[in-house]
Amino acid sequence: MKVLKGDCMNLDDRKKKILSSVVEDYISSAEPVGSKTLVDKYHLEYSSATIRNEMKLLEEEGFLEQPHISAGRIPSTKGYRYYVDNLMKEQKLSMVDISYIDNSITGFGDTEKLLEQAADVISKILLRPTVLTLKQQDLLENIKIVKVSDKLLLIIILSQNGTVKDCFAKLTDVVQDQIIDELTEVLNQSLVGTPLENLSLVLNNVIAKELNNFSFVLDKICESIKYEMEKDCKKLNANVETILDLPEFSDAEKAKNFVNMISTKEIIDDTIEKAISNDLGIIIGSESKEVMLKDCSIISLDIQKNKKHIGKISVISPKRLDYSKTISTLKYINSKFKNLLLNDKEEGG
Amino acid sequence: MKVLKGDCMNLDDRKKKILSSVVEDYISSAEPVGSKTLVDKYHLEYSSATIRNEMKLLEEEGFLEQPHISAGRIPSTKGYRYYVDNLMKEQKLSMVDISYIDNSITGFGDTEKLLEQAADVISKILLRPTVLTLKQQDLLENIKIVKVSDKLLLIIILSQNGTVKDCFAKLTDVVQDQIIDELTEVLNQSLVGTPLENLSLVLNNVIAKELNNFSFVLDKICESIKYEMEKDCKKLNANVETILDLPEFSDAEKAKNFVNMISTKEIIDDTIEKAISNDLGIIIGSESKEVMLKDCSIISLDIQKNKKHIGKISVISPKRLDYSKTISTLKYINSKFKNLLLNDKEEGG
DNA sequence: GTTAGCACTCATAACATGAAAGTGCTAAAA
DNA sequence: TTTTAGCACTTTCATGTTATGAGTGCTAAC
Repeated sequence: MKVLKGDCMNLDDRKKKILSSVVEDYISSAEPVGSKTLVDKYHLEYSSATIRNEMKLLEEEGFLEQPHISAGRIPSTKGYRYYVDNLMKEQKLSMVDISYIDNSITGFGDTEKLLEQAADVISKILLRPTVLTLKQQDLLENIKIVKVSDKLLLIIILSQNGTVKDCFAKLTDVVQDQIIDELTEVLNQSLVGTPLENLSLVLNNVIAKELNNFSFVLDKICESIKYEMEKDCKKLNANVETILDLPEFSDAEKAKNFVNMISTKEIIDDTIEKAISNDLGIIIGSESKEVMLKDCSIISLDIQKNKKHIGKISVISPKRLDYSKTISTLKYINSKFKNLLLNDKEEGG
Repeated sequence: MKVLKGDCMNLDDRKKKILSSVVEDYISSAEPVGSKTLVDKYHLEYSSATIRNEMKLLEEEGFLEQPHISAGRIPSTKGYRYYVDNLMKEQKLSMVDISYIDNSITGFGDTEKLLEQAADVISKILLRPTVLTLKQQDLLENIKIVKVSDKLLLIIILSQNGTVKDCFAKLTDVVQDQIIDELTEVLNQSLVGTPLENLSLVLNNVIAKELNNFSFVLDKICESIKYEMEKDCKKLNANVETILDLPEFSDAEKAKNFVNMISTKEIIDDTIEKAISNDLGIIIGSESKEVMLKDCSIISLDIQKNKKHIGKISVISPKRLDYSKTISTLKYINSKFKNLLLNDKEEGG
């Protein structure tokens, strides 16, 4: 981004009013905004000629762009940024949205389900796809083994972040209840506090060292856990199809490119990683180094539990999006999570 | 569908060859197939004029259609049906596909996860969206309650079909291990064999009748289970975005309509319900009464466990799809499930 | 400093044109 | 009788042309 002469970030009231109107009109209409539109729709008390002059200056200073010489103006990345930082009024969520969120995010599931629900809800309210990035550094809280039938065990892995994973182990021989109880105890003694991604490694050591006599059960359990842990649970795209409603993607080819792009781990992961500052991160267009994102914005919410961050929910959209509503929605979700996740372990420390 | 004169379903060899070539060429090219193309590409030993005559007859008998007078032919619903029933050669899956399936469907998760994996894998191999319909009539196998911390319980609900659901109950007071054990026993005694959808109803009765003294715990558990059971777990669209690659949806508006359509429960549910006969159901275009599906085909696989059917995986596509590969893939998946699901309870009876 | 007025630019839509693809039909060939 | 070569015909698609309209920048007057 180029830095312009010092005064450029200090717009006078009229310029602010015009910039703000252009941004808001373009956000809702997706059409370049002309001087006449501004006078008619936004009742600015200047003539269209004056506004044209001002818009020309705003363009020279980099806040607005013109798709072609005889078109109206659209906000540039810098324009959006100025709007978000200085002009935008925080929006109250409608009762409809609030009640939809409240009814959808209930807190009965585990943390991962909760985050998935939230990603889905956000996507439905904002009509944009969301990406859920789970923090993988999570420690084992507890392992339970449930005997479903003589040869089938259900293994439940509870993490300190509150995620529950379960998988089956199919045995070749019948196993007695007592063995399972013992095994559970030994496993918990050896494994509690282990990072989940090391679980199968440490398990191997445990088997080798002290649990040789249980190996016919343990091998199967180990195999199951290993598989479950290696599964790629880092990302999830919710409601990609929402983009089909946007005029930006009236061409299916563009829609396809967008979908491919947001499915490319590296692009999104890298960008989101850098996005966060103080719960909420906003990256607009070319502020991201990634060229493929130059026309997109990413608004990311960092979700914390016990002061450790456990995941991020990111809204991915063309630059043209309702920043105000997006931010309000994410903030509301965040406040909800603060309540939902805190209560889990008040007593735990 | 109109029924034509008796002999029409008995095509001579040349007509079969031509029909088959038209279908296969159109499936792979998505362009109307002309007589010259057939001669050049498929080395039919007749001149283009002969083939034109035959195609005209095939059209009169309803097997082919012509988008406009100077275009090539495309298969009609009846043409596809004849192809599927009489002409199509069963395709062997490629090693790549087989190994992808084998590596993706492992059997470590519960039945629901397994079905989700399968729906996803099928969608990725066939490049079409899939819909998973879970049979909701499922009986309780077992409930386990795990104490996560003094005031937080994890409830694990195991169904006879092999699905695991878990949810948390947050208590207002500390609860002792012994109470949980007792409670678990009582709950299992009262609830095993209950249809999952009645669970909260029966739970209410249990509370009312005999478990008044546990109510401070049980109320919370009940609330959690109720929520978990009422959640709509009937359907899931995997990889809707795959349709963006199809020329049928080069117009984003059409893509949007398709996505909306397959998100409409009633349309899909009703159609799929009727689709199955003997594991595999194939509904082509206007064979479905639903007008919105007139250009789509649905290939449905019925998945069984212990001779009860537990869910369906359905491929939804424009009529133009590789029926042979689709059917081979679904059959292979089915054979895999036969193994995976049988072993679960060999001993259960 | 503001605004009316006007010439100018460019996108878009409507229409015309020509080439390409593919047909159906006829008459000759097998 | 069946097959095929040849040709007139139809329609789509891409291209080119033109007219319209939205919106601008600039100038001169207020």
